[in-house]
Order: sequence, then structure tokens, then C-alpha cells
Amino acid sequence: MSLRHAILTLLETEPASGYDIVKHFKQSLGYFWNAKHQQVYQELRRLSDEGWLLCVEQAQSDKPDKKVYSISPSGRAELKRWLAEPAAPNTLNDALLVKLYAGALAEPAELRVEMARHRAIHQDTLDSLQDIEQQYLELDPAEQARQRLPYLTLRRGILGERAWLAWADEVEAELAARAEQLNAEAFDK
Amino acid sequence: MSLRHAILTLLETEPASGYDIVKHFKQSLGYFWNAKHQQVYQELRRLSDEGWLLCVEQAQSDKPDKKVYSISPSGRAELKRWLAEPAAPNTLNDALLVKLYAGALAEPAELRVEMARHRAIHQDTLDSLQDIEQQYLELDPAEQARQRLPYLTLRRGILGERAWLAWADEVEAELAARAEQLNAEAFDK
DNA sequence: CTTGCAAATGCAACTTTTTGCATATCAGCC
DNA sequence: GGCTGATATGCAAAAAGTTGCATTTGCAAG
Repeated sequence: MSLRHAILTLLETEPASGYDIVKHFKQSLGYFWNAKHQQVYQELRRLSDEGWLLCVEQAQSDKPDKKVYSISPSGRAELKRWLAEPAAPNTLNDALLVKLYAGALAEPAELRVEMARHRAIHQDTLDSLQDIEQQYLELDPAEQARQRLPYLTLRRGILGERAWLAWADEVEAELAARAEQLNAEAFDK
Repeated sequence: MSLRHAILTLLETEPASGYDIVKHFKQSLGYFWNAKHQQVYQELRRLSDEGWLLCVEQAQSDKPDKKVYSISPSGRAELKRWLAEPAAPNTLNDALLVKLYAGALAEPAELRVEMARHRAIHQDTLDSLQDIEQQYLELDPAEQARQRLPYLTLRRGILGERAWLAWADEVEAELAARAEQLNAEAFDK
């Protein structure tokens, strides 16, 4: 489990509330980490109990009160310990690829709709990652240097999404060819 | 949950034992689906109980006996039903990217070792996927046409791994630059 | 004045996945 | 005769993740 270490990593940059962390996961960091709010809040409490985080309740006049968490020295030590461990390579379970694999059983038109839907999502993700990249590239060189490693994780997102879209081109070309074939067969009758 | 549908998809091509399925996941299909044997065996029993699979115990003289599962008509119907559903886009949790993000806290040398280790794994995966692609390309055109959709899932693996390696080049260039910088600083003293 | 939305947090039940342990058959090797 | 390794299957507990439900504050729009 590394949700806890993902949280420690985020809090290493700056203190944040559970709500803030979830927002990060939903926005920029969603490319490499995802978690529901329920999981995050629970984990924050556990990390607090273990002494890896400090928690300050902060009253707000315009919004509901919040709990701001920050990393403690022992939390930072734990993060360092974890960083030195080798990480298991990522495994993935991709339902869309299963559907494509079994696609001979499906309606070709439905596959095309599904691909188009996913393409739109990936394109949106790419656009927003590229926006963030643009902001990074407008920073002064010293700040760029400081943010270099997070930037490289962003690059992973960008390169990954571009590869996905290039693949989608191949798939859509094939599905279009199939649709044409079906059309021609229908015409023959 | 789509492990069950991944299994149905595999069995749609040909009957197999739990052991066979696990082997598929470990080998070629590992790019898009992963599951431990415990999970697969359990799911096979459940699918059987629901009537979506048929199971035949097959005695073997040279090896332990095995249970060969095949998809039933109701299983095929369920698979079709599932194929028509929209799939949620994949989310991922990538510990390596978390480590890189927090990399300022880590030993640069350790990051480089870790990257090299992961690069080797991805390169191996790419090599084996490309071997499979080569086999596909040597099939006669009719057979290629029949295998076209599974082949496209293979392409996803290939394009994905290439993108990963291209990204690793960027990361390694940066880590090498950091190492040189550290070296120069040490030399100054 | 109520409806809806963003900010903010949480419990409880459930499903899915991982981890650890366990066992049996047979082939080939030393 | 004992070891390793591939084949083949499973139980049980724990951890991780999802789903459904629930609540409070305050703002803004209608």
C-alpha cells in the first residue's frame, strides 16, 4: 500500500486538508494517483495516529472548519525509508482492452462509440496536462530547476496520453474499415 | 469488477484450466490484466456456481489432474451484455511516480538505480510483446484478419512500453545531470 | 425561502485484491 | 532416496478500495 506514502509526499510540499488532497488527486496528480475521499480521510486519521502527521483544526468563517495536516519528522523519516525501497512495477487491469480483445462478440458500432468516448477523456486529460506544462515552462529557470522532478512526472502523463491517442488512431482505423466492410456486405444483398 | 469478464473473454477463445489462465495473465496478457492464482481459482468457482462456466475434471497421467473450464451459453450472454456497457476509464496508482515526485528527499544515486531497474523490466516486456507481434505478422492474411482485435490490444502494450522508455530517457538525462552537478560541487571543496 | 452547489468530513457495509500458508502429482537430476 | 521445479489447486485472514449514506456551513441564484 502506498496511498499513505502518496499522502506523505503531498504533505511534504505543504500542509493540506483531506479535501485539498482529494482535489490534487482529482486534478493534476490524477495521472498517477487516485483515491476516493473516504479512503483519504481514513488514511489521514491513521497516519495521524501513528504520529507521522500533525493535525491542526482550523476554523473558517466563510466555509466549514477544516483539519490541516502537516508531515511530522517521523513522517518524513518514514517517507525517506520508503523512498529507498524498490517499488514494484505497476500492474494494470484495463477493462477497455478486455472489451476490444473480445470485440468480435460485440456490435462494431458500439465499440466505435466506446472508443470515441475514451478518446475524448484522454484528450481532455492531455489538454489539461499540457496546460500545466505550459505554466511550468513560463516559470523562471531557477524555479523550473526546483520543480524538475514533479515536472518529470507530468511528462510521464503527457507522453502516456499521447501514446494512448496514437494507439486509438490505429484502433479507430480498423473499426472504420470493419464498418465499411459491413456496409459493403449489406449493399451486396 | 471485471476479472470475471476477463476470464470469460479468455474462455471464449478456448477452454482452459485456472492454471492456464494464470499463465496467460503472467505472459502475453499481463500487459492489460493481472490476477493472482488465488483470485482466479476463486472466481472460476463462482462463475461455475452462477452457471456461466462449465467445468470438466480431466485426469492426467503425467501431471496432476486439472479442471478444464469452458464458457456456457449464459456465460456468453453475460459477456455480451457486459461488452455493451460503457467501461470506466482506467485509473492508476503508480508508486514509481510518487517516488520521483518526492525525489528531492531521496538519494539521487538510488533513484537512478531504481529507474534502471524499471527500465530493464519495461524493455523486457517490450521485447516479448514485439516477439508476439512478429509471430502475428508472419500469419497468413486471413488469420491476421481474424486476430485483428487481440492484435490491437498487443499494439497498446507496444506503444505504451515505447512511451514509457522514451520517458525514462528524459528522466535519466535529468538524473545524470544532477549526479554531475553533485560531483562538481564535491570537486569544488 | 428554498434549491443547488462548493467546501468539508465521516461511518458502515461490501467487494476486491493481497498475503501467507498448505498440499498433491510427477519428471528429472544427482 | 531425496531434491528441485513445473503443474495444479485451494483456504483463511488481512489489507485496500468502492459504494451508499449522511451531515454541516455558507453562498448565490431564482
